[in-house]
Amino acid sequence: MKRVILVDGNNLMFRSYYATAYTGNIMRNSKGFPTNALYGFVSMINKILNEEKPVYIAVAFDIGKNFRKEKYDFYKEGRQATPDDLIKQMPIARDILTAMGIKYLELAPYEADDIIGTLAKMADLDPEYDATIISSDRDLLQLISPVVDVKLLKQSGYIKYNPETFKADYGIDPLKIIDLKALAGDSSDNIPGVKGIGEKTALKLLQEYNSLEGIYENLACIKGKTKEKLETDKENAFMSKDIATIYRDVPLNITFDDIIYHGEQEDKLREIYEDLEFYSLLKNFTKKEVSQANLDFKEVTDLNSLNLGNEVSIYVELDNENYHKGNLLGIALSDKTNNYYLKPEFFQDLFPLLKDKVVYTYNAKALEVLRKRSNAEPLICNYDLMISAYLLNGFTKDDIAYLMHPEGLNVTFFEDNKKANFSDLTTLKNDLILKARFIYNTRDTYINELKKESMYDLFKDIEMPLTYVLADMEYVGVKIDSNVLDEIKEEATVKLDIITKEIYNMAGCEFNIQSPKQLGEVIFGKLGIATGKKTQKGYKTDAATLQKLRNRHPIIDLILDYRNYSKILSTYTISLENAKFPDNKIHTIFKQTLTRTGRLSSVEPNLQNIPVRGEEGRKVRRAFIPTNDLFLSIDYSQIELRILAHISGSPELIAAFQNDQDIHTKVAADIYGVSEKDVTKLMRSTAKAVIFGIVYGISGFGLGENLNIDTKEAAKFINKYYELYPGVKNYMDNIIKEAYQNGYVRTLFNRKRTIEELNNRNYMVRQSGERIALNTPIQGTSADIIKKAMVLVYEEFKRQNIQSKMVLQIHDELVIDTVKEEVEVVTNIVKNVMENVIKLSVPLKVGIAMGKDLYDAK
DNA sequence: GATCTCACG
DNA sequence: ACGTACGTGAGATCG
Repeated sequence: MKRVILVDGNNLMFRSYYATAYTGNIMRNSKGFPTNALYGFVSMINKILNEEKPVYIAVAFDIGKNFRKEKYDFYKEGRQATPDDLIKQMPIARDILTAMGIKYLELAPYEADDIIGTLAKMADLDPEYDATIISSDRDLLQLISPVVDVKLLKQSGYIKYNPETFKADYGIDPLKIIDLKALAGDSSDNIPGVKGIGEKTALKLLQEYNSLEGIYENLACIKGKTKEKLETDKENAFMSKDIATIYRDVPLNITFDDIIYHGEQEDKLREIYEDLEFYSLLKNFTKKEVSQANLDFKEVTDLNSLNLGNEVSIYVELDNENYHKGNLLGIALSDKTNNYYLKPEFFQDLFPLLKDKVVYTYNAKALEVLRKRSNAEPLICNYDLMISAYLLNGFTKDDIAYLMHPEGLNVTFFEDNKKANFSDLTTLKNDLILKARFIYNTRDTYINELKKESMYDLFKDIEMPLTYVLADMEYVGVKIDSNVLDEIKEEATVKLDIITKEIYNMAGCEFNIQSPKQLGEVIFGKLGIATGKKTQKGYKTDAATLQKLRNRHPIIDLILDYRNYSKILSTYTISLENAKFPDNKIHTIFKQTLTRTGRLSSVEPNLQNIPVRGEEGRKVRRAFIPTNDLFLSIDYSQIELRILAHISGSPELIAAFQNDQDIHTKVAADIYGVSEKDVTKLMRSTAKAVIFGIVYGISGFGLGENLNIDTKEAAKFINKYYELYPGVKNYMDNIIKEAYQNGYVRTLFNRKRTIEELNNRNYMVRQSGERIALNTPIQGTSADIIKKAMVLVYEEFKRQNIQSKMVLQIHDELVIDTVKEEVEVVTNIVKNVMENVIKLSVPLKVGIAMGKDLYDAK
C-alpha cells in the first residue's frame, strides 16, 4: 500500500500566523519582512516529513476566485480581511515547498479543501493508495473513508480520525458532517444553516434521521420549535449543504507520480532561510562551508611587524560568554587596508601598540575586563558596535553574527561554536577576520544612523563611557562572607525540614511542595480549602492567591513560609556561593544592551534582586561585605515620580516636590479630601499603590486586585487622581497619541523605543503597547539619569584620585565600597553628582545610608 | 524548553 | 465580552 500525504497549506499558514500574531511582536527579519507564519509553516512541514516519511506528498492552497462565492454571495462574508503581513508570506511558502522538493497544488476557482478532496477521491478509487490528510479544519473530516484518515491538528499535537474513531466521537458517519453544517451552519464561513439550530440539536436530529433529506422527509415526526425552525429555513439548509460539500472533481490532471517527494535542494532552501533569517533551521543543514567571503589576512607572529593605520577595529573571541572566566581564543584586527590574526599569547603586548589609535570594537566591556585580567595597558575604544546596534534596535542579540548574517556574512554563531567546542581553527580565524572587518566597515554607517536618530550624544557621552565604568565595577566585584551564607543556609535547611513535616502532616500525605501542580491538588483538591483559579496546568498557588486564603487553613501560612525559606536557600545561599570566584568575590555582568527601556540588568548572578523587603531574606545582605571599609548606598528618592512631574508638567506635583512634601501623604490627603495630618497609614499606602499604578498605566481591575478592594472603588481612586492632577492625565493621553503617530517614544535623553504592539490587531496587545508608551519615557529617563551620574562619579573619583569603588547599581541606587577616610568626600561627590546631573523642574533628591555590610547600608 | 513562582527597582 | 501594572533574572518542575 502506498500512502499519500495531503496537507492543507492555507490552513497551516493561517494557523501559524495567528498562533503568534496576538503577542504583538510578530517575527520579522532584519529588513522588517514578516516571517512568523512561515516559521510555523516550515516547522510543521518538517515535522510531517519526519513523522510520516512520505513518498507521495502534496500541499494545497487557495488561489484566485472562489466558486462558492459565485454560488452564494455571502460566503465567508464578515470574515476579517487577511492581514497584509500574512498575505506577504504566502508566496514564500510556495517557494519553500519547491526548494524542499514538495509539490504544491492550487487552481482557481477552487479552494484547498477541494483539491485535497479530489486527491482523496483518487486514493478512494485506486486500490494501490491510501491517504492521510493534515489540517486543523474540521470541514475536511467529511473526506474520511476506509482508506483516507485525517490528522486533525490541535493546539498541541493532533487527533487522528478514521471512520471508526470519528463515529465514536461524533456519533455520525464522516460524510454527515456536511449535513451537520447544513443544519448548524458555520459562522466562520458565514454559512447560515437553520437559524436557531446548533451543533447539539443537529447531531441529535442526524442520529435519528441520518441525513438532511431524511430529516425533511420526516418533518411530520418532529415537534415544536425545532420543526418551525426547519420549515422556515429549508432553502437555506439545502443551500448550506451544497456550499459545505467539498468538490471532489477538480480538473488537476495529475497522477500520484506527480506528487512524489523529491527531497530538498539544500542550496535553494538555505538561500531562502538566510533571507528569512531562520538561523535555527539553517543550523540543521549538514556542515556549512566555511564563511563565503574569505578575506585575506596576515597571521602575526611578531608584533614588531604589525604596522597599523590610525583607525583600527579589534575583535576578540572567548570560549565563554562570561568574560570574567572565559579564555581568549584569538584576536583579529582590521585597519583601512589590512586584516591581521593574532594568537592569544600576543594579547597583553598588543595594547601599547593601540595606544594612540582610534579603536573600534564589538563588546568593549568584555575587552576591557579581559585587559584588566591580563594587566595590559589601558585602552579606551572610541566606538562600540554592540552598543550602537542596541541603541538603534532594541531587539539586537548579543552576538555579532546576528548583525552579519543579514549582510550575507555567514560567520558561525557563538552558540554553535561553543557546541563544537571551538575546534575548527580555520573557521575561527576566518570568522574573526570577517568580524573585525565588519566592525571597521560599518562604523560610519552606524554613527550616521545614531546622529540621524538624535542618539549620538547618548551614545558618545553616556553609553560609551559607561561601558568602562561597568567593566570596572564588575572587575572590582563584591566580597562575600561565606560564613554568613553558611549560617543562613543551615538555618533555612532546619526550618524547611520542620515545615515540610508539618505540611505533610496537615496534608495527610507526602508530596513535592515545590511542585505547583501537586501543591494545587493538595490545597484545592484534597483539602478543598477554596475553589482555586486555574493556570494552564493546574491551580494558581502564588503568594497573592495564598495570602487571601490564610485564615482558611493553617497549612497556607506554612506553605508561604516554606516558599520563603526555599527561595532563600536555593537562590540566595547555594547559588550565590556557587557564583563566588576564587578571590572570594562575586563578579556579576551588567548587561548594557538588553532592556527595552535603557535600564541595566545584572546576570551570573543577578545582584539587582538581593532580598530587602522581608527580614529573613534581608539577612542575606549580611554576607555582602566591603573590600575596603564600609558600604555607602546612595539612592534617588522617588525618581520616577519626579520625572513624571517634570515631563507631565503637572503644577500640583511639581509644587509638591519643590516643597519637599511627602508625596504619598500629600496624594492621600488629596484623594481622601482630608488634611495631611489626618492621613492614616492605610490611606497613605493606598495612595502609594495608586501612584505606582498610574506610572504603569493600571486599570481599576488591576489596582483592585493589588489592594484587594472592589474594582469600582479602585477605579474611583484612579479617576480621583486624574481629576486632582489633570497634567498627568494629559501627559498620558498625549504620549499615547504621539506613540501611535510615530510608532515610538523617547526618553529625555533621546533614547528611542519602537512599540510594535501599537500596530497589532489584538486589542489587548495594543493596550499593552499604550502602557509601554506611557511607562518607557519615565523608566527610561530614570535609567539615563543614573547612567550619566555613574559616568560623572567615575570621572570625579579619578580626578580626585579616590580609592573607593562604585560596585553596584540597582536602578536608582549606587553602592560604593568606601575607604573610611573618604566617607565624607565620597558622599559629597556622589550626592552632588546625582542631584545635579540634570536640571528638571523638580529637584532630584537622594537618600544616604552606610554600614559594614549591605544589610546595614540600606 | 515552557511554565510557574518569586526576588528586586 | 474581552482581560486587566512597567522593567528585569533565576530556580524547580514536568513533559
